[in-house]
Amino acid sequence: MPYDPSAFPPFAVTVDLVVLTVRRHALCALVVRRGEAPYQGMWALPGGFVRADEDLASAAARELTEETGLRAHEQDNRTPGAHLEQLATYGDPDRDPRMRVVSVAHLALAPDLPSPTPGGDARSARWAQADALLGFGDSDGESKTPLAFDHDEILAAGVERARSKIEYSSLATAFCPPEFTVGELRRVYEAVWGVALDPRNFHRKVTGTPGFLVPSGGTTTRQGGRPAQLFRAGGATLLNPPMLRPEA
Amino acid sequence: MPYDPSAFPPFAVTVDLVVLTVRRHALCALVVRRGEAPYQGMWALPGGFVRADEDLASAAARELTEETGLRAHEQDNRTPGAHLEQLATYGDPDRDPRMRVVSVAHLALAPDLPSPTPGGDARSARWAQADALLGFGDSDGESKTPLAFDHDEILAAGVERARSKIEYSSLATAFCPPEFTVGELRRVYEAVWGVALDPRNFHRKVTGTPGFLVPSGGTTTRQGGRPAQLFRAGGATLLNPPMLRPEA
DNA sequence: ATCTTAGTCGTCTCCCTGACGATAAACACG
DNA sequence: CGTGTTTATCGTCAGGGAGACGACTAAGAT
Repeated sequence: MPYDPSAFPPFAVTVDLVVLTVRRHALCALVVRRGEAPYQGMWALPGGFVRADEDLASAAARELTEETGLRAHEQDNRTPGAHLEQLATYGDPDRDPRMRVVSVAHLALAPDLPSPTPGGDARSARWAQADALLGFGDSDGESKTPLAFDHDEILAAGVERARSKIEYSSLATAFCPPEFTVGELRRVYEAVWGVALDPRNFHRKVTGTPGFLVPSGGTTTRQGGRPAQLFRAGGATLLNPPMLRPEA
Repeated sequence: MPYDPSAFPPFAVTVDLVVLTVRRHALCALVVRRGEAPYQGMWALPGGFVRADEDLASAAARELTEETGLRAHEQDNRTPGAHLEQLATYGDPDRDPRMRVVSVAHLALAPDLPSPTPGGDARSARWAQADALLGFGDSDGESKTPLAFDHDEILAAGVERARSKIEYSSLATAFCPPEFTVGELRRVYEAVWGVALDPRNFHRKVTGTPGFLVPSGGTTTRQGGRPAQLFRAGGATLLNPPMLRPEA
């Protein structure tokens, strides 16, 4: 098979973002309203074309900053910003009616943002509860409004990745501000998993896992009740043994 | 941002395959020798261009069949064939000196093939020990011969995915023939992880996990020693609690 | 002063795991 | 034909982690 530049078809390559955060004790995803055809007026995941000289991760980070103002960091949670990782790639021949588009989906996890409507982008964007977008939470499971393209599938994959990954990694701290309490971290787990966790066992587990949390020295009463110790994310990224998600 | 067909650069999209199997108690990967520039004469992962009307998974399955003759099945291990799943996507701007190529890497797990050199492809292909390809196993860690392109990185990601995924899923059965013994399954784990496992505890664990293994009725002595019961892969895909990889 | 809300420390039991002894059933040899 | 070798399979026991839950602490609210 000699090399022939005409032997391969041209593709457009995009990045789509599943940006998740925890707001008001619920897992929320960032969606933007489409201003143009196809799927005009529908909600979609933020995303855009990869530029000619751009890495995939760079394109995802650029889109994230454009949409939310957040900086991405792939590893530590020491600096403020969002965790960003590649999720999966979607390339159905007819996922976009205009042309052949391969989309490299990325997953971003961010702490709750002070601004209710994020970003400097002119398009209308909002946080929507993940359960509502995925068709849960309403009594009739069929009445959900679907997202554009195959974004329902991408969102489901992103939510599932987040749900499973906080089990065996310290990734849940990506949903927290730089300093947080054990209770705040527990509410993150409860929101992402949609379950209630025993505060005492959770406290024992996270404080007993070496490298997960390091005390920052201070305390806070911002949640009411007895003052809680403040922690920062430790260096450990893998939790061994993992946090166990109740089977329910 | 109005729609402008000239606003996005064209990409070539390929699929690359990390095909793993267990041969002679070692984890092996399929590599092919490149017959053309760039990286002519070097070993590389099998792969090829995605066609204009082809799904990514279909392209990966087609390449797998072309290279190994194996059929792919994404779920059950009831029918003979290989497990195939998407791994990750690599799109560095200069990963291919010829042009801008985005490669969607896939991971395939296959039982040991009867033919020593696989496939009907004219290119020379062979199974190579994963450790050797990754630079382990030789006393001098630097003396390894690298693979073409960024295929070292892709192979490492595939091996790591396989190593971690057999912990919490029944995927190790994908390395086994349709009927296998507990000892054969244990040797798969030992080869993939590179550790020795206690036969008694392993037996208790896998036979005690509901849905992991179902007895097929027969027995075999193909491994020598006392006849062993034959099993088939059960319906369970997720192992809860998982198999624990010794920390070593 | 009392109530409410969180946070934190302990205790108890169950189950899983790792370590390892013991037995069973085939084959290979002399 | 016994004996050793190999592999499979069953049992036992101790230690650790997790779930269930009681008890106490320290702040703000009423």
